[in-house]
Amino acid sequence: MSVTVRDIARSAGVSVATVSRALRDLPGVKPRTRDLVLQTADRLNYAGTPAAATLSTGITQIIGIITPYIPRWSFAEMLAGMEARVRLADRDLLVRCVGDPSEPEHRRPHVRLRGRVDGFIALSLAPDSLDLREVLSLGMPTTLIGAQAPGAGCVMIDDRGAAATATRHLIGLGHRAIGLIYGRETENPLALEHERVLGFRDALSHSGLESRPEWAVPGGFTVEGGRRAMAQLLQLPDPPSAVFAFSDEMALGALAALRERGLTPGREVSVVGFDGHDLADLAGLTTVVQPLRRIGELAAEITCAAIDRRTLDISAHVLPTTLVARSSTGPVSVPELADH
Amino acid sequence: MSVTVRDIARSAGVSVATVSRALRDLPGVKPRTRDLVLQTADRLNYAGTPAAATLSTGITQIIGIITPYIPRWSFAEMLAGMEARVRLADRDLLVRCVGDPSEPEHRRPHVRLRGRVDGFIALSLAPDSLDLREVLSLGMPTTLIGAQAPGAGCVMIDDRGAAATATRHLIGLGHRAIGLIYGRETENPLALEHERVLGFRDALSHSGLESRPEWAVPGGFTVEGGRRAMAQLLQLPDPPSAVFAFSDEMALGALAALRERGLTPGREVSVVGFDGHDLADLAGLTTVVQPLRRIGELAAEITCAAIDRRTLDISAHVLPTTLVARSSTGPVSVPELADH
DNA sequence: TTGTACGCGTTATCAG
DNA sequence: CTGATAACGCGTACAA
Repeated sequence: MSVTVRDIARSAGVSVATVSRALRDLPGVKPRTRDLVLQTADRLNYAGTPAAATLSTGITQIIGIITPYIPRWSFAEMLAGMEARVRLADRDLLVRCVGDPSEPEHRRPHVRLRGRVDGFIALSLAPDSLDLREVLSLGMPTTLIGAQAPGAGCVMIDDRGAAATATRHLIGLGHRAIGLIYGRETENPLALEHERVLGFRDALSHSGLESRPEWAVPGGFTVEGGRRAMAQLLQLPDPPSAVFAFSDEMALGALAALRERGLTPGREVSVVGFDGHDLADLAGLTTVVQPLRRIGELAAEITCAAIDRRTLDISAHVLPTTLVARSSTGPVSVPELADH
Repeated sequence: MSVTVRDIARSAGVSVATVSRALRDLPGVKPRTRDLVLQTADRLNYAGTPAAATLSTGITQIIGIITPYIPRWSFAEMLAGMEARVRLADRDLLVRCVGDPSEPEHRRPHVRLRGRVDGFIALSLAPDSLDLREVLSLGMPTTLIGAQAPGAGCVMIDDRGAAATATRHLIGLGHRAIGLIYGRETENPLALEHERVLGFRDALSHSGLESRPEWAVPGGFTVEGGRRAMAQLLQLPDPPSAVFAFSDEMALGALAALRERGLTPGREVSVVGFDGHDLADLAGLTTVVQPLRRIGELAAEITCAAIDRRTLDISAHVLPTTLVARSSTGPVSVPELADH
């Protein structure tokens, strides 16, 4: 079997309490004794049993990530930021996907996760979603990315403002018919993305423009979804001359749809995306850049701080975004689309 | 405090042993008793304490993912596959990044992870790397993706063959000067990617072509790294007319570098990538498509099976790849590059 | 500064 | 089919 604190205690001629204290660098241990213990532990190849410590203290040293979207570029970026940050605190990351529409039975992650983690980071969960409510109901330190809830830490961008900026950019180029490619069609449509929709409408109504319902289509946050969404928009009798997509992946898919029809992005139809994808530059995609790594790091930091009871003075952080204009957006050229 | 099996036992008028058996669907419990226990547990809102079960059984229901590259498209795809698969087995995923060059001190993940997980999936670790050796030294069920080791499960593609196919594609188009953009420069260069390098050389030597050392540059598996790598190649006195990149992200970066110099991919310089990125189509990138989701699922499945002692008959799976030719590769046009 | 002894919640063994 | 009880390995009051 594996070597325990008792083995170390016996071998070093001290008590298990002293071993425990020495191992965890607690005060009140004579340096000489500490060294002896550490050396003995090392000699015996002591590994420790996290489950025992957890059972005794209730601390797991694990932070749970809850998200509906794993294979998204923005998620990978944030995950990288989180991982780097929690590693500094000697913690680990547990990744759990929720809200998969293909999963018939709702497994209630909170039941399984309680006792497995010390806290949560929840991404892209709608503020009023069942998943989020269940996570929050656990009463554990939780940080939300892109949403707010009482008692939870929060890392956000100014979604409404950023969306308005993106839309104004299009309006400034002369576009008056502006479409929208949002994310998922859910029982509560646009819930999470509501702020962006508001910003979009802000900009439109400020310029006296209308937002037609048929100009807003879902893209599921995937490239293929964005492609289909754009195709759908182009089939309309009066398609928009510009489109704002809620993720760069969808925007890039939209560009593909344009090219397939021989249309040039930024000429016949302008497209602006959201995220700051590292391929946006290559594709000439105008986009709203958000600091994703930093968002992940910050969320991890806030969560760690909350777990350590060191509540940060600012629990709601709003990080800046930047609109980067590229060739996918340009002045409106012809009043109506080329063919048909 | 939280409700325990003892509470249920007391409330239901049975013993904790019976409660434990009923809760875990073990045989040897009268249906009536089982129902009583389950109802009572439900009524008391019993949650359970994973740490206690782990301490008692040694089972965590967690699988650890070890990788040096989190923010890579291929990793996200595989992770999605793994997550979906382990969820079916009611397990969770612990993600841990290793080999971060920016981290001075090697934290020895095996020390921290033992006792936290029931098994491992290791991605993109060089066969002879310290990280992999340490993971394997734990003697836990482990599945390797893209590498082989005695005693470990294995999911691979035919890297050598796929690389040869990609290279032959270029040769077939008339290219005789073919460059290589590989991943990371490490103490053991090309270790993980060795098979691909071999396939590359196979194809070259089969056609009597040479592989010049200065035509092979690292791109770090990032878009920006690929861009720089291509820029470096273009600065050579005699740059290659075609380039094979070990990831689509690097290949897409390479395309960007070409465009920046007014060169057209597939005309002056051909580029072929690796992965089957969902943006490859948009960019017209010729690439070797590998079934990443499936690789992730399979790795998770093998690991779960190994943990359950149900060793699968085939522990080493080789999945097929497909070369998809697009516009980024074309016949060699001019003997030397346009300008300079 | 160090040691003793108990508790953490569950599972497994063995007797009934 | 069910019940009592001993592990599991560590943390921590409390005592010394």
